[in-house]
Order: sequence, then C-alpha cells, then structure tokens
Amino acid sequence: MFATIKIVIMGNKPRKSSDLLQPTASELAILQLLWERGPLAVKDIHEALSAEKEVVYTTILKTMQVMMERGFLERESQGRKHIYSAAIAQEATQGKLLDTFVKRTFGGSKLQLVMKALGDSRTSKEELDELKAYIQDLEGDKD
Amino acid sequence: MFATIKIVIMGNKPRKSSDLLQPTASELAILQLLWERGPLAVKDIHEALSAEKEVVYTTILKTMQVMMERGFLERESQGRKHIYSAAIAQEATQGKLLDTFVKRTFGGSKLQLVMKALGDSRTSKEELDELKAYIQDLEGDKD
DNA sequence: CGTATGCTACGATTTTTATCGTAATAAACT
DNA sequence: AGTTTATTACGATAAAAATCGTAGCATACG
Repeated sequence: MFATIKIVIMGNKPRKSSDLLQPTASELAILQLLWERGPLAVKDIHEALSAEKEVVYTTILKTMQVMMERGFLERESQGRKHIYSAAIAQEATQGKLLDTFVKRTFGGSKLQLVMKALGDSRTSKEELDELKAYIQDLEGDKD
Repeated sequence: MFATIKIVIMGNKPRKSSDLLQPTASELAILQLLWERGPLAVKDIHEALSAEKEVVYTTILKTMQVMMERGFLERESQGRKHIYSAAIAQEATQGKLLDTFVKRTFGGSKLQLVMKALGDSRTSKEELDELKAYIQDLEGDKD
C-alpha cells in the first residue's frame, strides 16, 4: 500500500493591478533634483541631500542603482563616472502620487484637498489671485 | 605597562525634531472610517475594509493595537469588546500629511499642487464654481 | 611602478510597516 | 456542564524601504 501525496507548486501571488510603480519618499527627493537641475552624478545628489540630512554616499548610490532597476532613472557613462537623469516625467509622476494621496487622505475628494491646501492662513492674496486667473483659463477650455 | 582602552557608551540616536508621528496608509484607512462613522469595534472596521481588499481579522486588530500605542486611537470597553475611536483630529492630521506631501512631491509649492489637482480633465464646472465661492470667502477674511 | 583617490558594485543589516497564526478566555448556546 | 463562538493578546514572520560597509578597479599622482 502506498499513500498518495499531493504536491502543489504555487506560483507567485499576482501583483495587484493597481501596481503602478511609484517612487518612495527618498526616491522622490532624488527625482526632484534631477527634474530641477538636469542630469547629475551621484556625487552631486549626495552633496545636495546631505545639506538636509546626514547620509552616507553609498546609501545614495545604492538607492539610485535600485531606481535604475525600477525604471525611474537612466544613465550615461562619462569616463568611469555615471551621469543619471530621470526616466519618468515629473508631471505624470506627480499626477499619480497626487491621486494616491487624495484617495488615502481625503477619501478621494480633490476639492476637499484643494480647500484644505488653500484654507490655511499661509496662503497669500497673491496666490489666490494667481489661482483665480488659472481657474479662468480652465473655464475657458471647458466652453 | 598598560594599554588604555576607551569605552564609549552611546545613547540612542535622538529622533529628528520633525518626527511628528504621522499615520501610515493602513492606519489612515482605519482613521477615515472612525472619523466618518464614529466609534466602532474592530469587527466593523474589518468588515468595511474587507470590501476593498481581503485581509485577515487579526491583522486589523493588531494594527489597531499598535495605533493605540502610538496614540492615534482611544477605546472603551463594552462587555469584553472594545469600542475604538480616533484620538487625533481629522483636520489636524490631514493638514500635517498635506504639508509633508507638498514638500515631498511639489517641492513645497502648494500652489503647484492645487493647480495640478484642478488641471486634470476630471474637474467639473461645478467644482470650479464651488471653489471660486470658497476663494471669495477666503478673500473676505483677509480684508 | 606603487600608492592614494574617486567611483561603482553589491551583499548584508536595520528599520518600518503589514500580515498572520496560535493561545487564552469570556459569553452564548444546547 | 460541555461545546461552540466571539474577541483580545501577542509573538513571529514577511515584505518593503533605507542604510551602510567592504571589495574591486580605474585613474591620477608622486
């Protein structure tokens, strides 16, 4: 007599469809710099970020290597050095992050988010004016 | 002859001053429910969140226990059950999270954030109107 | 040439967050 | 009373993100 043993080989749990790869906080800090200043070496990023918070060079390096793998950065060799640039667009990235944030924090209501943003005392008259003009433009588009 | 050995006992690295304890994404989901619906039992939260995503009961329970420790929740016993409520205000919490988010994602420019939020096609004419009215109010306050 | 310097590669560890399983126990039910 | 059910407590593990150290190599420099 033989016992029957059933062996089930399981595949990896499929990723959620909403797996729109988004950069983490530290990754964003790096992207910000690249978006603002254009292509940079690790050294430049490290120097800039060190101003805010002490962090070891290889930490930044490693993060950027990971970002390459994740498709967030591109690079080009300059001698034995690498010059990195952002591989994802600022606009699109901010848009995705914003959507996620609104959902999480304001139950999906953009209007609430906007009001909250404006409605603290730090908003100046000038900003409000600029915003009004912007809204005018938007309304123009909708006609 | 004796060698001199220096022993340094190090304390914990002090936390950054900007360590304003903020709820994580999963914690926020729980807070949202409590803010909207008032005091609830773990069971209620679990049911509500299960609709979105499958998750085991004790995962929610554990998270809520951690949230107690972190000061995000309060609770009251009702028989052998616990009824939880939010211990932090919605307004203040959203404000903090928003500040962090604007800094991270829009280099600190609230105006940019707001424009980005409005400037996608999903913003309706009605929302814009409501917003304009809101801005009117704000301007009133500033006079 | 040999040593110091500047960078990259990459594994390892730590920290934070999320998830789950098991045990204990009070209450409800039969 | 004995069994099922609802619920908490809590440790353990997994997964994700951040941090760091060491090794390996070119290149610059004396």
